[in-house]
Amino acid sequence: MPDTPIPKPTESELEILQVLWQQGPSTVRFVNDELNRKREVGYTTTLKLLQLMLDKGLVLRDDDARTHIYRAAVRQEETQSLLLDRFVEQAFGGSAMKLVMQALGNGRTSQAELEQIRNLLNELGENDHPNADK
Amino acid sequence: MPDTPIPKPTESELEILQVLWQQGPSTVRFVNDELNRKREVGYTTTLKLLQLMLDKGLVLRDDDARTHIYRAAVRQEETQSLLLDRFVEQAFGGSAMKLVMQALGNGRTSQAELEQIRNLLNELGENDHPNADK
DNA sequence: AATATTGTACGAAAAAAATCGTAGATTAAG
DNA sequence: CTTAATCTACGATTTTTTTCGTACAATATT
Repeated sequence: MPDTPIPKPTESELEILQVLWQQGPSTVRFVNDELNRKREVGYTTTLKLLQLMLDKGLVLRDDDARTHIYRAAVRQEETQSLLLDRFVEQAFGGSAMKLVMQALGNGRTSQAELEQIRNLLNELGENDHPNADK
Repeated sequence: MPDTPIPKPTESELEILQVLWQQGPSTVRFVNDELNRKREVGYTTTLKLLQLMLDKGLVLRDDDARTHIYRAAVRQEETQSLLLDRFVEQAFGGSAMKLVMQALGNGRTSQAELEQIRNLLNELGENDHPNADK
């Protein structure tokens, strides 16, 4: 297996990945505009970031046309999983449960969402597998 | 200064807070030893960090004795909550649910823990019935 | 008492991340 | 055609974070 040495994206890089994941393949201009909806970022800054991300293998690009098109090279779930692990470790001393409790506890999760989680819990519970899967 | 503009702790600072939260008020030496259980860190590095954290208001210290004693100045839950919000925003585009689903989904949470979460969900459900028949 | 150990203060270097400016090429507008 | 607008490349600067070296004071050891 070629393994997955996904380099950990920085915060800024993550912002960009977020755009690419949600909006699909985009031009630098578009990504930059999206970023600027939240905070001011210079065009060349975004460009540079994307270029660095290309080097790191975080994104791919189509440079057939003069205006290049970038797209995420890492899958969202994978990356989130990676970041989540680190975050749980760092901020919650490794306890995913404490994190979840806190995430659910701050009253920002809708009824429908809570329902979904309930369903997931049921699935997990029914399997009743003492041994860890996969 | 009246308010609590808790400055966001960096990763290293978080590591230290983790120690202080878990072990209680400690000397630089102790904190450093704890950190070194995971990775190599120089003594003065830890010292410096703690001093910076003191400036930022992240920790307090008792310097009556020659060997100072540091303790966390920010509460664990508060800080975790702060970090969690940012993390959810950054890595999960604001959806706490997606984060939770992922955290629970990768088979690292025990039955007992799942049970606790179930209980929390029940509480949350009862407090707030937007669509329940009553 | 002399020496070694342990501690703080603090400047500053090193490393990591983010930001920007400018040059030069290509395309669009006038 | 000429000018303006758009785009990439990329060096370089700025900012943030981490790490360390050194000076010097207090305490412990022999």
